[in-house]
Amino acid sequence: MGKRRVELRRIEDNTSRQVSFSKRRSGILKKANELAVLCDAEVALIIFSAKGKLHYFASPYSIDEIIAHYHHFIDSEREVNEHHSLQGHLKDFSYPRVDYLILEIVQWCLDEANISKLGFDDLSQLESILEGTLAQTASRKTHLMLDTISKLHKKAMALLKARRSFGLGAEFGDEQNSNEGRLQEY
Amino acid sequence: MGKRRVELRRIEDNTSRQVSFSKRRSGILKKANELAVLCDAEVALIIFSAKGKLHYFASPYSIDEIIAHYHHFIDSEREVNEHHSLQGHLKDFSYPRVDYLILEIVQWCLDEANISKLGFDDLSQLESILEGTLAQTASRKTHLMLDTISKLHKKAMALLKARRSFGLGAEFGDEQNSNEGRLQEY
DNA sequence: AACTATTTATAAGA
DNA sequence: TTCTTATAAATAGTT
Repeated sequence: MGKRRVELRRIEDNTSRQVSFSKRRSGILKKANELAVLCDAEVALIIFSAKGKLHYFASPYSIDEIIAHYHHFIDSEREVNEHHSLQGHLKDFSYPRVDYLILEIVQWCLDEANISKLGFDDLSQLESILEGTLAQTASRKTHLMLDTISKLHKKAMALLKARRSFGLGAEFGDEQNSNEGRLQEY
Repeated sequence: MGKRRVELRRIEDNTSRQVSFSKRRSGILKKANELAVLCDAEVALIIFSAKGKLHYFASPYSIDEIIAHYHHFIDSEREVNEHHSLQGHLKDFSYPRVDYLILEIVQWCLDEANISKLGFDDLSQLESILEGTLAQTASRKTHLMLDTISKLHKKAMALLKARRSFGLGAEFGDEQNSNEGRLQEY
């Protein structure tokens, strides 16, 4: 609704984009209010400008109340819910081989450049996440080792039993050792 | 924008109200998308009709992510306004708009379900990444604190100088001590 | 921040 | 509902 028709894509000129944002922001906030009042609807609108400034509107309840209503509603009919969360997207996108990407993604996220953007509280939160994970990795490694040892033991026992029944107990050491070598690479 | 000018109040006729709701709903959803795309903004819009049916829009992130951003923003704004503790001062040095997605992504990556998919070597590599990051976060936190303390010190010095030049040196101890007391909480 | 020329949205009617 | 149409509103480009 201006002098020219405008294509639906990011306005490249920085100034125009900001001016448009300002005009359209007040436009849509007005629309949101009209919708709520005229049509007796419950409306919450949250806008962050490209620079990260927050603008919002809510009626006839507070944003938090409407968010709560939203969550309640979603929860009670959640089936496809996952598709709208980050978790959902990441899973959809990388389910078949997430494992190979995890390390890369984590490494990227934990890059110094990213860390230096975090404030005190975020750093604290991050620390607690990392500490929790370290505990997990330690326990997981232990688990893997115990698992390996137990499998080896079973294998050894089976082998021993088999060889005994063939009367070949003397050659026992071989296969066990080669397996141990591989397993430890795990 | 219809054949008649419309007053900003609930439309009494039931049918008109529903028809209006339907038209205005699609209108505002379109506007929300235009705002997000044209102006590179982050937009979340939640609408419940009078009958309780949910409609929503979000771009370029999911509703939940934008709500998280909103909460994060609101929280840090609130805390920034509390200039009564060192923590309050530290907020000054935190970026007001943290990359709120980083923490979410890391958290997801480091989820137990993902960790349990990793093998021994990957776990070891992950551990070393995490340990490295923990060292970074610690150093970054120290940096933020030292920075704050140095700023407070300058403030105190300036205050001291100002008071002395007014011949009010006797009252000085007050503010300096109270600041130091708070600093030691950390 | 104002001013238009236009496009867009939409209230009413079919 | 959906379409049509008359008109109000929003807004892109300009000053």
